[in-house]
Amino acid sequence: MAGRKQFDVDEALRRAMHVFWRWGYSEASIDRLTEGTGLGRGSLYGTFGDKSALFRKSLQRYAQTYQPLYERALTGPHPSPSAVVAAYLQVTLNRIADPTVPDGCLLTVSATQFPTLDAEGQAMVRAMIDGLRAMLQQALQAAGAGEQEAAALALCTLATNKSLAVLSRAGFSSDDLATVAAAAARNPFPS
Amino acid sequence: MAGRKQFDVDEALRRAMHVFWRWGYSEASIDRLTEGTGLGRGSLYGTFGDKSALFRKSLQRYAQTYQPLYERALTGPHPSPSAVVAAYLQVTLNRIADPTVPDGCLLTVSATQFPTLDAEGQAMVRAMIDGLRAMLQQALQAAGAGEQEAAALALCTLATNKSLAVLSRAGFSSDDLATVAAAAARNPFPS
DNA sequence: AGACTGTTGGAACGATCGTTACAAGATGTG
DNA sequence: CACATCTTGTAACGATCGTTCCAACAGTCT
Repeated sequence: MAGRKQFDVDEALRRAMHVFWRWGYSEASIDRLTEGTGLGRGSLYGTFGDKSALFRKSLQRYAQTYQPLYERALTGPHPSPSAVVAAYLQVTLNRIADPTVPDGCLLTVSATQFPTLDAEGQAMVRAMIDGLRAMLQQALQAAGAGEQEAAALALCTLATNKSLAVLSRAGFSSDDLATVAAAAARNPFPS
Repeated sequence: MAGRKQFDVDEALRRAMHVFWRWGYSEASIDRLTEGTGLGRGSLYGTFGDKSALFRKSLQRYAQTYQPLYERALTGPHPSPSAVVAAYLQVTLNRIADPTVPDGCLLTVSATQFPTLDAEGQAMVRAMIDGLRAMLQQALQAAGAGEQEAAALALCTLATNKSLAVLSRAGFSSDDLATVAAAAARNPFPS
């Protein structure tokens, strides 16, 4: 029955993240979390703390999973700011196309439910979004965009990222999503 | 105490809509709805039916409130597709800037919580989004866009609409939102 | 006035919410 | 083997969930 942990903590966290991702914070009940992770209530609370703490760890896990993908896409020399945008959004499209993860984006779902999150959750969501924005802006400047242009384009690319997540949740086809991403990659700030 | 209805049904529905808008379907509890509308439980159920029915009526009320604004913005002769996009997004920006309504957009919040809605709610959200898309496409063609261009641009404008709602929920400034809208209005499909 | 219709507030239902407590069992250390 | 430590499943907690029921009351009609 017990003694040493009988499950993989990291794998359990990954599954809990999927539950929050799919259902959102408020509809991710403890029952759904126990079912999704395969853990009992005792193990869940003993390992991760309460629901709010588990949510925050899921957010961390989300960042730790996908931030490297964005970073890798953004580094590498890019011929133009448009190429940066395209590379960034391609990571998003790939994630959405992944059938092993829920639709949309945990960060976007959480942002939409902002008023229902506690202060720590709100701060974390906001910080993660700001981090992506800063990362984008830096990459855009490195690709030759002016400071103001980079700032605006980073914001718009982030916005497109969010919109892809929403449309995906609503059941739009991957063709439609690709169309949106392609249009966003056409640099609306000609130099 | 009672006899004839002691409240304005339409005003109550407007307030219920705000509760769903702010909190999302699942966090819009009956207690919050009674508090937000000022009605008792009996009056709520007697007038609007159960929570799912009230949600659908709130969606209808939302469409009935804002669809005319979008229609008015989209009709009027526009010199170019870009002008159509700008006019459409301006309606969204105005709604978001309205301090008397919650942040974001009821439709976007509901779309993000798609998996938590029942079949009727999902269908209605989807139909409303498709309606906006068709309305946009028609206006864009009327403004001189080719059929394919109009379809793609309608989709992208809808996407921008959603992104504005998400960013607004996350607390982005109205300056940032205006930047996103302005960039989207720069027609990414030059003819 | 008296019967009827309809509305209202509040009590109460079973179900589920997040959380805690705890006994039973498995492991590691002497 | 005995003991301490940790994990696990389950029972149970109070609170809140959506919903129903109902008695008390106001208005309308004969």
